[in-house]
Parts: sequence; structure tokens; C-alpha cells
Amino acid sequence: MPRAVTRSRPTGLTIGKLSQETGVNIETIRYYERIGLMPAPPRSQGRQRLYEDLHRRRLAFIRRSRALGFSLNDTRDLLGLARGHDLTCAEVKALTEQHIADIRGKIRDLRRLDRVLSELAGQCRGSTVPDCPILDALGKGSEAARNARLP
Amino acid sequence: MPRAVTRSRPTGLTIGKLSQETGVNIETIRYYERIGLMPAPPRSQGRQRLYEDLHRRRLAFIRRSRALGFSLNDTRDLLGLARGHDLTCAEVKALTEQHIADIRGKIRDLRRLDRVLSELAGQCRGSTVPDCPILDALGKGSEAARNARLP
DNA sequence: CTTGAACCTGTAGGAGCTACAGGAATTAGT
DNA sequence: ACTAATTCCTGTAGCTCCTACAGGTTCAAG
Repeated sequence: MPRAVTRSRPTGLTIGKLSQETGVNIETIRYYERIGLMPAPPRSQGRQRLYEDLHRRRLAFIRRSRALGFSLNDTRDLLGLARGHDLTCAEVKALTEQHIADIRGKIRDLRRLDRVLSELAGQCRGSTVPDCPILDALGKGSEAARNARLP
Repeated sequence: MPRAVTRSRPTGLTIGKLSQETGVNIETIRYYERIGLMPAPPRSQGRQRLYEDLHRRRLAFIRRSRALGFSLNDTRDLLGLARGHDLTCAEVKALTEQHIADIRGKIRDLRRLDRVLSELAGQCRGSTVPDCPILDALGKGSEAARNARLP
């Protein structure tokens, strides 16, 4: 089945409506325009932005890309805005796989932190005596502290 | 056993030496001083900072706290610099447990991203044909994209 | 005494927004 | 038709946690 041509009725959304419909903050929409992620929309006579379906679809794309953790620069690439050409499917896949690798790296780091911190918290009675195993671990070059790495 | 009193011989480290010893960037050390995490050290006649053991221990504490993912503000609290009093052991434990909860939340989010992205990447043949499942998922309000949440 | 390395201050940038301030435009209510 | 409330506009500054200059001073070695 060929891709349906979405014919856009002239919606003329104000920025507030677009914000409501997409769940993207007004200031964020203007920010995306400033950095060239969103195209500058036509304006009303009083200089207010009036968005069309085109913009709504673009913004929804950006929002989903961000929701999947892609950076704004990645998103720019995915939109085909970088260097003026669309990515091939292979390039998109490569970008995604790199992103997955980054995510897995972060998960590993966070799990290590979780282990170390849980261990420390478990040693802590939480009393009011001055001696605290957590502060001790931070203050001395303890085994526990050395098992963690900078993020 | 009572806490040993660490008697500091007057080391007089320059900032470069302190940086080397602790693995903390020179600019970062000065930054910590600016924001009040590190105390201002005495200076040489030519206004150069000269650090003592006190400072080295403080900086090592900060570095370990950061390595465990505590924010600078948390670190300030852990150092007993906030509101002018030390945290009790119970407060330290509470802070740590909140931090652990945050970390687990992040892990959950990242694992969801991993699942969704891996699924998408798996559907992608990586060919050069224009139709890409990943871009489709971003472009349309797909199931996959809805399963992810903003970070 | 002259290099060259290390230090100094102050400022700007980066990621990705968010939050104003101070003003203009639109809309709703009367 | 008039006013009041709401929305919108631009521009700038703030957030976190550093990092990277620029343009100058001081120190240590030769």
C-alpha cells in the first residue's frame, strides 16, 4: 500500500493550542524554532505564530524522538535536517544502535551505583550516633567508594 | 576505637599537584572553591593557592561523593556545609535512600528505552530503501513510541 | 637572567530547557 | 463599543556541572 498523502486542512493553531495538543511546553516550541529544529511558521497580522498540520507533525516527531532518549542533534539528523539530506535506513539503524549502546552503558553504571549505595545504606543503622558508615566510606578511601566510577 | 586524629604535616600543595593527586581537574577545583564546596586555601606571596592535607581530604570526599552519583548539593549536605550543621546518620541514610530510589527510577526508564529501541532496531533491515521502520515509528503515533516516556 | 611551565582572574560555552520582565495582541464579557 | 483577562511577543538570564579559553602574573630550572 502506498503511503497516504496527508492533506492538511489549514488549521492555524496558535502556539498555545499546539502546546496543548502535543504536550510540548510553549517555551520549548519557541526554543526549537530558535535552534532550527522547527521551521518558522507564518504569523498573524499581530506577529503571532500560526501553525499548520505540517508543524504539528514535525513537533510530534521531535517529541517522540526525545521520548526515546535521542539528543536534539540526533533528532535533527533523524529529521533529515543535517547536511541537507535524509539519512538512509542503514544510517538510522546505526544511530539507533549507538544510542542503545549508550543506554546500556548508563544502565551498567547506574546498577553499579545502586549496588554500592544499597550496600552502604544497609550497613547504616540510621541512629543519631556520630559514626556513620556512609560518611566513613566517603571520608576514607574505602573499598565501597572505589567500586564506583565517575559518571 | 576512637577516631584517630589525623595530624596534617604542612604539605603546601599547589593546585596542579592537588589535581594530580586527587584526579580532579584544576578548573574544577577552582570551581568548587567558587561555589563554596572547597574552602579558600591560603596563598603564596604571589597569590597562588597552597593546599594542606585538610583540603586534599575534603576534595577526595567530594570526588567520592560525586562518583557515587550524589549531586553537588547533596555533597554539600553530606559535608555538613548546609545550614551550618552536620547531618545526623539518619539524615544521611535518608538522603542515600532517596538517591537510590532516583537511580532505580532512572534504570527503569532506561530499560524501557532499551526494550523499545531494540525492538525497533530489530525490525529494521538497514537497507537503503526509503521506508524505515524507525522513522515510521517516530513519524506516526506508533505503539512503540507511546511506550516510552519523556526522561 | 631568561625561558617555559604553571598559575591567576574573569568570562563564555554547552545541553535542554525553564522562567522571568516588559510589552503588544487577541478574546471574552458586559 | 469598551474594558479586562488572557494569550502572545522578544530578549535575557537561570539551572547543573563543569570545561575552555584569553590575557596576564609568578615560579623553577638552566
